[in-house]
Amino acid sequence: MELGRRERKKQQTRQAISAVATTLFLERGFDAVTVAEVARAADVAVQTVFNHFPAKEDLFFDESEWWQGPARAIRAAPTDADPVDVLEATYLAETRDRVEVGHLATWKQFMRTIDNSPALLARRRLVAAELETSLTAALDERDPDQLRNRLIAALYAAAQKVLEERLMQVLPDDAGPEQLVSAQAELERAVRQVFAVLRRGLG
Amino acid sequence: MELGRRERKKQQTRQAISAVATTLFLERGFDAVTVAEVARAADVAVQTVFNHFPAKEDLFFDESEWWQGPARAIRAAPTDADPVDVLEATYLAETRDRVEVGHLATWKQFMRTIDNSPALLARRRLVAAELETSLTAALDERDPDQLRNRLIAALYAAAQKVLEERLMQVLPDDAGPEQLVSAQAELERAVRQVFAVLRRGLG
DNA sequence: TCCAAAAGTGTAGTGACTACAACAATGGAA
DNA sequence: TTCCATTGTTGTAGTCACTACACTTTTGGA
Repeated sequence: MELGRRERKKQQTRQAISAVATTLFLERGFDAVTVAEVARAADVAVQTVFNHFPAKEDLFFDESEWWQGPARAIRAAPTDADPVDVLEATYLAETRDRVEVGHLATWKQFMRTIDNSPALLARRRLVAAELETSLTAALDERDPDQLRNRLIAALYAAAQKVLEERLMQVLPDDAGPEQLVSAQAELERAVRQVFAVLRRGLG
Repeated sequence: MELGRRERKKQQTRQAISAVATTLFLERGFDAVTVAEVARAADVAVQTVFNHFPAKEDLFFDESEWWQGPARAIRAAPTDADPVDVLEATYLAETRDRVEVGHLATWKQFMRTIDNSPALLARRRLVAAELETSLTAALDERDPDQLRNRLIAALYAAAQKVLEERLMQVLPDDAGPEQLVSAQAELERAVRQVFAVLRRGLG
C-alpha cells in the first residue's frame, strides 16, 4: 500500500528517533541515557518520543516481532509435522542468520547492552513470556491438549534461553573466520543436543 | 542470637510496614496503591519504607527466599541421586503445603494480585531467573557439565511455571473439601506427567 | 484557497526512587 | 547518672519515566 507524504514523514521521525536512541544506548548503556537526551539528540520534543514509543524499552526493542516467529512457523508447517522438529528447524535458521559475519559484532553489542540493563533484561523476559503465549495458542489450534502444548512452549522458551546464553559464551568478540566456523559447529551441536532432549522427553 | 531493643524495634517497624502494605495490595491491587499511601497507613515517613525495602515490589515479595529451595534441595541430596527426582520431590512437597485448606484462599488471592500487576509479574520472572542461576550453580557443584546443568535448571523453571499456572486453573476459589481432593489428585498427576517429560528427556 | 485531521509541542503533574542533612532514640562508657 | 557515638527515622530537594491535556503546526484533500 502506498503511503502519503504525511505518513512517510511520521515514519521518518520515528525512524530517526529510533536510530539515534539505539546509537546512544549502544554507546553509553541503556540506563545511562535518558529519554530527554534521546529527544534532544533527535531534535524532537520528549512528548514526540512517547507518541511513537509507549516506553523507553521500545526504543531499543524496535521492529521486533521476532517473538511471533515460532507461532508462525507452527501455523505454516504441515499438520502432521512434529512441533519440535518445526521449532528446531526455525531456531537453527534464525541462529545461522545471526551468526553471519556481518551481523555478528553488532549482535553481540546488542546482547551486551541488554545484559547490562535490568530494564532491558526485564523486557526480554516479558517478550519471552509473550512468545510462550502465542506459541501455545498456535499449538492449540492443531491439537488442543492444553497442558502438553503449554509445556512444549515453555520448554521451547527454556531451550532458546539456554542456547542464547551459549551463543554469547561461545562466540568471540572479534570474529575471526576460522574461529567462527568452529564456534558455529559447536553451536549447532548444542542446538541439536538441547532439542534432542525436548524431543525425547515429549516423544 | 539475642536482639537488643533497638534491633527489635527496627524489625517491628519493618514488619508493620510489610503487613500494612500486603493488606492494601491484596485489597486494592499493587499498582493502585502508592508507596506514600503505605507509609501513611503505617504511620512512617516514605523514606523509612525505602530504608527497609529497596523497591516497592519487595513490600509484596517479602520473606521470600523460597527461590533458593531447589538449589538447597540439590545440595542436601545424596550425590548419586537423580537431580530430577530430587527436584520433583521438593516440588511435590511445596505444592502439598500450598494446597492445604487453610492457606489456599490466601494463596490464590496472592496469585491473583500478582497476575493483575505488570510490576509484580516482572518481579516474579526476575526471581525465577535467580532461581535458575542458583540451581545451576548447585548442580555444577556435583557434576560440572555446564550446558546440561543449565538446561536442567531452565527446564525445571519451565516445569514450575507451567504447573503453577495449572494450579491456578484447577483450584476453585472456594475450597470445598471434596473438590479440593480431586483437584489435588489432578494436580499431582500433572506434576508427575511434567516431570516424567523432563526425566525422559534428560535421562 | 480553505478546512479538518493528524503530527508535533509545551506545561503541569504523578509516582518511584535517590542523596543528603538534620533529628531523635538508644546502648554503652565514664 | 551523664555523655557520646551509633543508628533508625525524618524532611527536603531533586531526577527520571511517563500521563493528561491544551495548543500550534503541518498536511491532504475538497
